[in-house]
Parts: sequence; structure tokens; C-alpha cells
Amino acid sequence: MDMNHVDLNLLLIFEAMLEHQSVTRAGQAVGLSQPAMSAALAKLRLMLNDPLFVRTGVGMKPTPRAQDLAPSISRVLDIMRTQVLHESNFDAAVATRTFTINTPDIGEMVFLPKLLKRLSTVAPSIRLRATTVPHEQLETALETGKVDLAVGYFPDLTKAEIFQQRLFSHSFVCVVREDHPKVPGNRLSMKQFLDLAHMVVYVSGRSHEIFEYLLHQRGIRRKIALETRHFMSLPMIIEESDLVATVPRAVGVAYSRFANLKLLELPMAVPQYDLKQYWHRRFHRDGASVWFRNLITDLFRE
DNA sequence: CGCTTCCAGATCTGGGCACG
DNA sequence: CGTGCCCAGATCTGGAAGCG
Repeated sequence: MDMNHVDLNLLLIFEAMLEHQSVTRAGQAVGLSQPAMSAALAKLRLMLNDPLFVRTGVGMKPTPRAQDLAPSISRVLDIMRTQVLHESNFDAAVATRTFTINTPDIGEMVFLPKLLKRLSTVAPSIRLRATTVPHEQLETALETGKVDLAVGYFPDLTKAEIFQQRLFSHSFVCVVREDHPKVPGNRLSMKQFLDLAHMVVYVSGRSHEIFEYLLHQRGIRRKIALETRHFMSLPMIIEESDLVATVPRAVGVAYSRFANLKLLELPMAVPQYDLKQYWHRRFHRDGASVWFRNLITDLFRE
């Protein structure tokens, strides 16, 4: 079949004829005059090589071929309406898709609760999947759509195909247990920072490298009593010990809500770093993707 | 020289009107 | 309802000019 001579608008003509069984009324339904509708029907007959609708005493009745075609044409139009044309008109209130976010566990802890709360009111049928793919695979995951959005500190994502938007700037804070015997007040001196034993979390994310590099640059050497690869155990360990830990401020704030911890400013100036959202050029104009990114931006603005 | 852009004229297409 | 005619707008085509 020569697709150059297929006019999808004619399928609407077919649908209207099937429903109204009158050229005049079908024409009114699709916004055409009777002659224009007649001409469109003639083209449809040519395209499908069948009279399709023939005059009878009780209106324009479908031929057997038209009756055979009716379910298929109805399906095609349904797909066009719901899947092809609907895409650019993303309706969050009824959408049922899943969004996959790549974020380190601290990102999950800090902003997923807020995101879920917002989704439950504006897009109740949308599902979230949080994942952490290795750094070297993240770009491909964004390109293929395996991951919709990366949220966090990903300095490796620098290619022109990857778009990024700053959400907010971040800094660090120290945490110790509330009744720490050697830190009675709410201040931490450099002497205390050096005297105390530290818990250090080496995660797959890179934000801690900024802080480690700063210490290295200034020749500051801490007493490290515990190294771990998870943030999960940090509040329990800090609460039960005399250790001090340096963590991203948002993490410290989140932990202090449920653990008996206090937050202390660092005894030195620490550079801020940007937390961003990253997506691939392919999805830059995608209705669902644009909506999701705007939702994240709004959440962080608050 | 090859490619792109611009422009004017030709052609095609879709729709309305009048009528059989 | 179907067809012929007309009109307006869209699209195509080919030549001229500009550019690297």
C-alpha cells in the first residue's frame, strides 16, 4: 500500500459516516459542508477501494467491507487520541505512569517524603521509583529513559546532551549527640573538631569529596574512629557514642528530627556546592517530563 | 563548484456554491 | 447525494543570487 495516499483525516470521515449514516449529518459533525463531505467520502472510497456506504431507503448504510473495517479504524483513532496526541498534553491528575529518579540515599531521605506528599494530592495515580545507578552508567540511563531525572550532586554529567538546573546550594554541618560531655554548648572550636574522634561516611555520591578535598588542602587531619559506606546507621551511632560526623546540612536537619542529636557549625569556612536536577535532551520537550521537572523545582523553591 | 536561500509563477488541494 | 465550477491558500518547482 502506498502510504503517501493515506490521509488519516479520512478515518474521521469514516467514523462520522458510521455513526450518522448520512453525508449531510456526518459533515455537520466533523465541520464540513455536504459537498465537502461528499468529496471526502469519494476519496475514502478510492483509498479503501470500496463504496463503503450506499444509499438505501433508510439512509447511507455500511457495506460488509465497511463493517469489517469499523473495529480496526476505531482502534486506530483511539490510539491516535489517547497515545499519540495525548503525549504533549500531559494530564497529571489522571496519568498512571512511573517516574524513575536517580538520587543518592540521602536525597531519598531528604526530598522523597515531600515529593510523595505532593504527588498524592496533584497526581494520585503516578508511581515513583528511586534508584542509584553507577556514575558511569547514569548518562546512558538518562538517554534511554531508564532514569527520568537525576537529582543531587553529579559533577560528571557535563555533556551537552544533558541539561541541568540548579535547585539549591548546599553546605555541611557537624552532628554530635545532644548531651555530648565534651561539647556542652552549640559551638564547635577547631580544637574540639581536632580532638574529637570522627565518623566518616564514604558514599557512592561525590559531595563528601568537596569536604575531604578542603581538609586535605588546609592540612587538617582528623582522628577517624569509624569509616562506613552508609548514612543509614549514622544517627544511631552518633547518638550512642562520643563521635562527631560532618554531613550535608539537609541530612543533619533530617536526622535531628528523630534522633537525639545537635547540629554544630563547622569551625572553618566551607564552600557551598550546587544540588541540581539533570535530564537528557531527548525529554526536554516531553510533556510528562516538563511537568515532573517543574514539580521538583517548585518543591525545592519552598 | 556545490550548497543554501530567496522569490515568483505554476500547480495542487480543500472547501463553498449552484444545480441536476 | 453527487458533480462541476470557482476561489483561496498551500505547496511545489526552477532560476537567480549569495556564500564558503
